[in-house]
Amino acid sequence: MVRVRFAPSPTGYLHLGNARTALFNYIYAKHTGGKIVLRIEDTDRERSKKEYEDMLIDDLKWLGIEWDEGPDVGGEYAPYRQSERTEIYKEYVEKLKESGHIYKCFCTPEELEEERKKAMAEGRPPRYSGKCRNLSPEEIKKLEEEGKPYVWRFRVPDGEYIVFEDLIKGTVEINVDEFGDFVIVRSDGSPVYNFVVVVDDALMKITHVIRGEDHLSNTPKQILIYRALGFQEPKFAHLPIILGEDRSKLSKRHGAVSVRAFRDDGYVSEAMFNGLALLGWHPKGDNEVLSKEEIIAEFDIEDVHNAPAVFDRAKLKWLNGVYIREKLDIDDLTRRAVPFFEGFGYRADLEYYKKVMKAIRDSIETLMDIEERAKPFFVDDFHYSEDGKKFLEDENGYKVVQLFYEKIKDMDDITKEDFKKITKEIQKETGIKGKGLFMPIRVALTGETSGVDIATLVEVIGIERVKHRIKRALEYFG
RNA sequence: GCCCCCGUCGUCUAGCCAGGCCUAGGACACCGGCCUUUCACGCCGGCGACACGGGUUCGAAUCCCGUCGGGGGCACCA
Repeated sequence: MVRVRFAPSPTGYLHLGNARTALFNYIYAKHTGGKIVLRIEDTDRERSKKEYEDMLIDDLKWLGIEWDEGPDVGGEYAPYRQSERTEIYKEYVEKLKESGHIYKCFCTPEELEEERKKAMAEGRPPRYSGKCRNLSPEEIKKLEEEGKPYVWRFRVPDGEYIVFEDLIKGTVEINVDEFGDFVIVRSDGSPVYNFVVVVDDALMKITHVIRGEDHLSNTPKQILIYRALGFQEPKFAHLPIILGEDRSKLSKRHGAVSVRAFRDDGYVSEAMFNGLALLGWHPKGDNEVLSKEEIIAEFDIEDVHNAPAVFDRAKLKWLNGVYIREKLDIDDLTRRAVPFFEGFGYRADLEYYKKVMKAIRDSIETLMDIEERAKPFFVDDFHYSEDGKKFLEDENGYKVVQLFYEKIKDMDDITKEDFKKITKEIQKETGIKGKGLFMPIRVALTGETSGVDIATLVEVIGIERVKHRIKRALEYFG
């Protein structure tokens, strides 16, 4: 039984990179019929906040990712918050003490910093020298009596090579001399990340660790801990990281990179899911627009590309447009659009929103575009654009609008067909056609020279508002 | 500085592991055309890449080596 996990730190919004990692874990679990657990890595007390955890969970759910075990749903291997597992960690630290895998190190941060600098200057990897590795019991006793603080370090075997098969990278081989004895327990008694991850993953029976490539160099340290504790090592899969346009790791300075930001910017979750899955993975066929189910069915972790990927905003936007105009059901789409309509101050009932969405869905890429595109359906006292004014300042243009008003002023209802009939009549009577005919009417009704289909607009906003807008234009340009 | 990972159109990628089917396929973006009362949508077309240099081979995007380039990591952060 495959068991994977997603283990974010609640230190901010759900980042695109993390979201992608979560997504691949989820897809892999579903594809293999396995389970996925959500674990909150909140050992960094300074930065971790409960509200961030809630937002993380909210964003994950919005994306369409569900988990079988986690802090909110519980599970066989609870608790799922690292801050609630300190007793467990203590127990395993004891084991390492007993087996002699870790030792006390009294070096001060200043001394270590000094060592690091020196090593770098001499072209050696900046690693701990192993100074306290062989302190005699007497020396240790003395230092402790002096009240000197200490950390516990892992005794890394000299010159050993750690080799593991990464599902994405292939065989990875690292000489442990590169990092030297690393810290397991801080001077305040708290265990360090590399240690708790191993304990948690092992105890939670995680079989596949799928995470970002930035963890690749942590892996040998973790493997050492797995072995020291007698745990079975899981399989590893390191996902290529996501880069910004400048080819550095995607971060806040690349603009909106949180799932929340995209959600707020009018992206729909299905497009996000699809788009994120396409970052480093590609379906067999040419069709890239795939549902969650299709992705799950086709996904294979070994097909993940192994080079870092620059995040393509334009493509995600295009994908979002595809979902808006082709994939989502109109009622569903309308429901999701409501907060946006309201946010723009466009007030109406659901039926009206639906008509508007029907009219504009083909021309928007995000729900944010509703502001511009739906404006004519809601705003009556608009400004006339400079380009637009020309059509009404024109004699023929004004005449067309005048005539149009004559024809509708006694109507108490208007449909698309009525509108077409009327414009046809005007064309016959005046000989004006094409742009010369439609533009003045468009400008009179919307103030702009481009936008939604006028016949549709007229039908949706209704005869009274049409009359009002035409009269207004006639007065304005008369 | 050291270690590790990576290198196909501007971007995401297919092909690479099992060399000929590749005059390298698709998608986004861009450009042009068509459709259309406008803008969009849609449709059609175009532009555009195997980083470089050596091998191996009858034959290399595919295998090997080197160079260059990019990225990640080197914490008492996760």
